[in-house]
Amino acid sequence: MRPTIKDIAERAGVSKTTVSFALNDPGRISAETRKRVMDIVAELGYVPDPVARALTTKRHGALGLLLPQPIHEALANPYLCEIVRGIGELCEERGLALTMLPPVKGAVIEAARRAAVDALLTIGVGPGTAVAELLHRRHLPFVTIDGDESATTVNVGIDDEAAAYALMRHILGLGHRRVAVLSLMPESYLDSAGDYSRVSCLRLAGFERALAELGLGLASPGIGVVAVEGSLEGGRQASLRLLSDGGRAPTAIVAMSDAAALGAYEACRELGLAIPRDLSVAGFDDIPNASLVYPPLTTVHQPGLEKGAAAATLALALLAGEAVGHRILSAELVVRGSTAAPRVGAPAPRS
Amino acid sequence: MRPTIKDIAERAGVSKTTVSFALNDPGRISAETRKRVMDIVAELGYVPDPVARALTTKRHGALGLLLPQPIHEALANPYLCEIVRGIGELCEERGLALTMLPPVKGAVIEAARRAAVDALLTIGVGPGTAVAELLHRRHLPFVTIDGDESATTVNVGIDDEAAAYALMRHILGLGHRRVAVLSLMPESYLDSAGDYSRVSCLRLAGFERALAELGLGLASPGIGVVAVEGSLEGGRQASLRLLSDGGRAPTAIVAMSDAAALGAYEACRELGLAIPRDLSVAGFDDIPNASLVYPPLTTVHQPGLEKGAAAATLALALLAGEAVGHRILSAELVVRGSTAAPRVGAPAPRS
DNA sequence: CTGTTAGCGCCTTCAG
DNA sequence: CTGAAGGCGCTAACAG
Repeated sequence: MRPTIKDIAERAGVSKTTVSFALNDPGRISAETRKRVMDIVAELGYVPDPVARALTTKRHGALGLLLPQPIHEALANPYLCEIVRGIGELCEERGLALTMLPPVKGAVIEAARRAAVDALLTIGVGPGTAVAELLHRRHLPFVTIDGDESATTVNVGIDDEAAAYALMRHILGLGHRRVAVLSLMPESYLDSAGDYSRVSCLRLAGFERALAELGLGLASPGIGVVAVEGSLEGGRQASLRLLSDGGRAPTAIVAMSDAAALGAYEACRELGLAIPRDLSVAGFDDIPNASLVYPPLTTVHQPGLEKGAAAATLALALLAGEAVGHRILSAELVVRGSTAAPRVGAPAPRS
Repeated sequence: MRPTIKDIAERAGVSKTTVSFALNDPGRISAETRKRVMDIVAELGYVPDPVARALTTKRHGALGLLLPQPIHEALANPYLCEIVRGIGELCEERGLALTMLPPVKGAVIEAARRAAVDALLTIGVGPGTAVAELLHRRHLPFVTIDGDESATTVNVGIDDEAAAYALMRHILGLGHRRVAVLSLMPESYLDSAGDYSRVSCLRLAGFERALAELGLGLASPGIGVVAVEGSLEGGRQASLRLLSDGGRAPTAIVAMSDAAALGAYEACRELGLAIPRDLSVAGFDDIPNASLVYPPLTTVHQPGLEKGAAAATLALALLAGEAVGHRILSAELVVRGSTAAPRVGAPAPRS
């Protein structure tokens, strides 16, 4: 058995209290006694049990991140990686650990239940959800990232509607009229599964606003929305399908994630199409790779690092009992080489 | 105050035990009693305290990853990301969370002290270190990744010496005789700071073996080793310095990390040098970007995902009381476009 | 099938 | 300056 505070106390001929003080609040006991205690501590290699300590102090020294998907999937997304890194900055500053909480057997709420952390960050959880309610009941301060803005929940995000509007405007401004949108798959998160996530909705609204300025809409002929997994593979398959659609293939693909956009790159490679000559491609997030691929990807820059850091900061403020409000960070359209005017006269390429 | 098991018990007119059973082991109590209890649980929104639970069960439902550096730095390294993802696969399988434990105020050992996890994975910790000793004292099962192989510690790694040998052989085989090695900065980890990490040593030994076959050594004229930070910036600065060294500039740079190798790319871009015409560059790790940059990077493929998964598997086996041994995964030289024979007759390029 | 009784290991008022 | 005692919230023998 590994030594407990009691063993140290007995061995040193003092009470548990004294040992506790020697460790956590020296100065409240004589230097002499303290030395004796500390010697025993060193000799026995005593290490206070973090759990027992957390039970009484109500402090765990950890921040939690509630994930809507398994860790290996989440970190495959560079954008999420950036968010985690942003949270990491705060951890560094405050000497905290970071616990990533993936759904337990598919249930996010189960992960929320088990979280042994001081404060929690969530990705995409809305205020009305069971998860949010549970967190409130647990009195666990939490901040949502890319979630909803409501009175009961603090959120960090960008103006998705505006960003999407700018992006679509850019595409339409180039002259594209056959545009396919690769939307985000609905999160497994929402209780009312099946719907588009809030972020998707906002972005669709932004796209729609830009289209409306030309008298178009998401349902207009030539325009289309298809939900894909936010991965390279998801984007690739959807693009392959779209581009093989003979004369009705789009001249531009606008994805809600760079990963999916790069999937379109892959599809073009396979079909022998050149970007942006045969197809314009745009993404969302501005992952590190976006500027490294050829041609560099036109996308909306998301401040992932800042988002993570801001969310952690707010959560910690909440924990400290401060009143905090939502935080909207700025996102910017970054026009690079993957978008250009459609080829005039040339019909959509066939595979 | 949020409700405790006691509140539920009183309200339901049963004992705490019964409530506990209703929650954790239904079937040991009558369906009737259980329903009554569960109703109260739902009504009061009771959620068992994970900490209190951990105190008695000795189970935290989490794996820990002891990091030698802050989280935001660690995850900036794609290779580490892959390792984390590998660990994540096991978490998914076993329904565990993953706690990343960065050094607390620079002290890795402090993080090890506070870790409230079922088992720990470490990166680069050797058996003789204070951290390893502490972990043993805590009876915390742990597995090292890229650490030392010893009788007291389980390690997961690759044959670094052999991999480095293969890499250097490739370079020398192309005809290079002026080769600069970008070695890894010593980890802040080791107690006996200042030395090269074990991985660095093994790789250097591999390089040396290849050089020896030609009657050369790491100290021979034309050959040089410089320790750099394992980042793009670290590689860039070192490369800039090396390549500006007039007639003594290397014709090949061999980095111990792809990140540093890509720093050499950056340096070449700034100096107007072409890879591999003016300079051959090789790396280590095979991060996703390695094959995407131009020219694609010659490197040693590290099975990061497998490493993480293997380490987690072993740690869990250790936790289950099974006897396990070290695990050596295979790493392969991947020759791509960044290495070629040096230009004959042409002296090293000047800036 | 259910309740009683102890702890788990630590911190922390309150006395002395 | 130090000790005694209680409690954090839960689980788990052991009885009944």
